[in-house]
Parts: sequence; structure tokens; C-alpha cells
Amino acid sequence: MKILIADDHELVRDTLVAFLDREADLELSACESLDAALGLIDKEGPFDLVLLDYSMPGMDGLNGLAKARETNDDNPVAIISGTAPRAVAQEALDSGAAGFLPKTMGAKSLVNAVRFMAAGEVFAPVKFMTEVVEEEEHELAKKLTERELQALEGLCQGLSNKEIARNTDLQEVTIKLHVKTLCRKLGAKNRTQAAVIAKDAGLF
Amino acid sequence: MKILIADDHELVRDTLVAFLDREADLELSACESLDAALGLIDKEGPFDLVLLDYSMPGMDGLNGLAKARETNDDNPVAIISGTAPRAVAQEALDSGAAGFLPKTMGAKSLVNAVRFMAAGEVFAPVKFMTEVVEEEEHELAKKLTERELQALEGLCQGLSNKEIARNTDLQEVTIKLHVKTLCRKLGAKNRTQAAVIAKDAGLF
DNA sequence: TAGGTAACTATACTTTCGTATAGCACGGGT
DNA sequence: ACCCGTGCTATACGAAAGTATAGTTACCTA
Repeated sequence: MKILIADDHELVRDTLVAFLDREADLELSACESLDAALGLIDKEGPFDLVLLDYSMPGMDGLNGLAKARETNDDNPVAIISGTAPRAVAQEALDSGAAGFLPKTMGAKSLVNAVRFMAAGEVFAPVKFMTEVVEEEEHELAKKLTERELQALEGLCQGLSNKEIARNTDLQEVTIKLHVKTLCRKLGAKNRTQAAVIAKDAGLF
Repeated sequence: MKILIADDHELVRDTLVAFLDREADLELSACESLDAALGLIDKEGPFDLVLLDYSMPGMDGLNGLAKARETNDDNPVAIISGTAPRAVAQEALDSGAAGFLPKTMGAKSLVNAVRFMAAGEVFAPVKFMTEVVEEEEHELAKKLTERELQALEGLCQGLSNKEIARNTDLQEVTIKLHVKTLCRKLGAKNRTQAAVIAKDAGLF
């Protein structure tokens, strides 16, 4: 069974290959970027499964997924990531990924997941997907009200108060209020710092 | 030789352990957080080398490094990270880390580095440390002038134009100009979006 | 039922941001 | 010598952000 692993972290890539290589029937290839992956797929024929790191040169979000699927004759292509927000997992599956593997999953599960996906099934770790609700609320979010979260999301997109107001069907002044209280709760002195803090916390 | 690996990404941790375990003289332990690491160090005596993931529950930047060093009787403790900015590497070494291992390094080098550090030497990958100058300039930074980068750094700290002006000994209007051109180059429509884009690109 | 909290709106004001236009200094390139 | 790009400063104005105060609803709890 031919597997291709593409990850720009050589350490992760090497150990991953070494680990999976102990399975007798798995034939492994590896590379460090999307372009290299596309080249390998072209040269060494379609793979039974391709694992793409989400944050890797050339990926450009999930655009790389589509390219890889196309090049690989629509054979299974999965996304693997250690930092991607939970929403990305769902988005990846919706975009036709054969699965989403968080780096927080166990290595034993990995072998099963790989066989599962290579067989054409779609794999998603239930634990990771269901933790969304609670985990997303954790971090900083639990300190904010729903409205303040909506405002914060707007801030992270660089929207003006007026634009956020339109999106939420509220008045601009109300958004100003939410932004103000939200900044106080986050310890930010203005909207820009609030957006950066939210980003650092992994929200949005 | 007793080695402890602490990383919250189970997949990375498992494969790393499996890889190093092939070395006959290495006795490996692993856990998923700083607290767990401190507990293991207490319970199973000092380790010859402790590897701490930089972004792991309880780490709090480099504060976790000091705690681990203290608990481990000042035996070697190294930082391992896939995403930490280059400046962190230097800071870690200055804070008494036995080394800094980027996840972009090869797995073969890892074995050597581990033995090196366990022997009391300080390890830092030259390639990674010297790439700083060029790699930091890559990404988006290469499109910006030095002044614009200074302004962008201020934005990411949530500073006002006036504050950035003070820090750089320039006039506020000049900062406004830089912010404006910087936003245009980044495709941002305001300072907040520019800061978020910079954050997403891994700058600062 | 009273009190507290969150949400929303309103008015009014100051500060900051964003934009435009213009001028000056400096260094590289023709 | 000249032009041109870059960086810096200046003035000015409209837009947006941030602050303050006040009042209304609604829901939850004591």
C-alpha cells in the first residue's frame, strides 16, 4: 500500500515514516512541501493515501487539498495538523478530504486511521470533533458573552464597527459598547490588540 | 541514559519515542504537559535529558524551562518546537536551556543532538540560527521596508501611531504614512487586519 | 417581588485613524 | 547634472474609534 507523507517539519516527517515503516505492507514516501508532493504523485503514480500537513509551504489553506486530490486521481488525501482550529477539520472533510488527523491523536490510532482511509473510508477522530463545543468555549472565550464573541470575530477579520453592526443586525453604538467591554475583559487597550490576543489564543 | 519527552501532540510524542527507542542505551519516558513532566521528574528521579515542547499546557513561554531545570537538579533540559519564532531559540539558550530543537531538523540529527546534550553540551542547529536573517525577511516581510516593519511590529502590540512614533523617534504623521503603505502591500484595509495578517504569517 | 446582569439603544463628545496633497533631503542610476 | 525612488515631515479634513452617561427591555435569581 503506497503512502505519501508531506510535512515541512523534517523531525515529524522522519519519525512518522519510521513509525509507519514498521508495518510490512506499507510503502512510504515523504517530502517537505506541496509542490514536492505534487511532483512525487506525478512521478511515482497515484498513492493509496496522501497525508498533507495543513501548515506547509504551498498549501494556502485548503486549496492545496484540491490540487493534491486532482493530481492523485481522486484517491484519498487527508489533512494532518497540530495547530489548525477545529473548524478547519470540518471544512477539510467538506472539501473532500479523506480525513483529518490532529497531532494530538495517538500513534497506534494512526496506523488504523491510515488503513481506514486508504480503504476509501473517511476518518475523523470523534474525540477531537466533539471537543469543539467545550474547547472553543475555553481559553478566553468563556469570559465573553455571545455578542462580544461576535464582535471579536469581526475584529479578527478587520471589520469596522459599522460592518459588524450590519452583520449582526445591531446598531454601531452597540458594537462600540461590546468592543469596549470585550477589550476590558481581554486586557487590551484597543481593537487591534484585542484581535491579536484572540489570534494568539487560537480563536478564529 | 534516561530521557524524558514532554509534548502535548500525542502523535509527535509517540513517534519520537518509538524512533529514539531503537537506540539500545536510551531509556525513554513521555508525558503530555509540563505538570506531568515535573511529576515524572520528581517520581522517577532526575533524567539525563528532558525535552520540552515550547507550546504545551503549563509552559507559559520559557517559565516552564526554569521550573523543569530546577526540578531536574539542573540536569540538561532542552526546548523543542515547530512554530516558535527564531528569537525564542536564542532566548531559550540564554535562559539556560541545553539546546533548541526545531521540528524542521532531521531525525538522524536528533539522535546525535540528544546524546550531545545528555553529555552536558549545548546544542543549537547552526542552519536554523543563521537562517534567521534571511528567513525572517521572507514570508511577507520581504515586501516591506524596514520602517514599515517597525510600524507593523507596533501594530501587533496594539500600539497607537503616537506610541510607535515615540519608539522610533519619528513623527506621528510619518507612522500614519508607513501604516497606510504597509496596509496596501499586505492587502489589509486597516491596521487591525494588518496585524492579524502579520500574526497569521508567523511574524512577531 | 425586588435586585442584579446582559443586551440594546441613544446622545454627545474627544481622540485616533485614514487619506490627500505638498514639500524637503538623500542616494542610486541614466 | 539630472531624474527618480525612498524616507521623512507638514497641514488639513472627514471617518472611525473610543469614552461617558443615561435609559429601556428581558431574564434569572434571591
